[in-house]
Amino acid sequence: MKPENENFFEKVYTVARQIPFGRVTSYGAIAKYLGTARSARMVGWAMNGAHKIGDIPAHRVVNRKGLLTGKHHFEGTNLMQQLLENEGIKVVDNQIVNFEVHFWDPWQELKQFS
DNA sequence: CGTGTGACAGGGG
DNA sequence: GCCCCTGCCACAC
Repeated sequence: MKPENENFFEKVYTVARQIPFGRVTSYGAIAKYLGTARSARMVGWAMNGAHKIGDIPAHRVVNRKGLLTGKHHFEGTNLMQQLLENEGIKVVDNQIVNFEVHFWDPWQELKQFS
């Protein structure tokens, strides 16, 4: 476990953990923060491993449309939706209501930590 | 080392 | 404003 050995996945996990309660973000936002906005797909792939760690609020990460595309990767059929609703986020038809309102941009929020 | 894949994003019709 | 197709990077086999 070497910090300098932080792979792309580790970075995604780190950012994902920084997502505040009741907030959500998109794969592209995280990817952009990592400097690889075009590899937004990679973020989703990393989340696949994050699910294995269990310490990553992957339910707060959705696609740009605010659609819970990864809910299928959670245990229950609507577990992801339940978790979001538990944080005060309205979810209808697997889609987050007022997505831009709950949207959390790591680039804009974490830049102050730089 | 080449191919396939993936929880996406952006552009065009 | 919605639906479809393409591009992209990184990892697994």
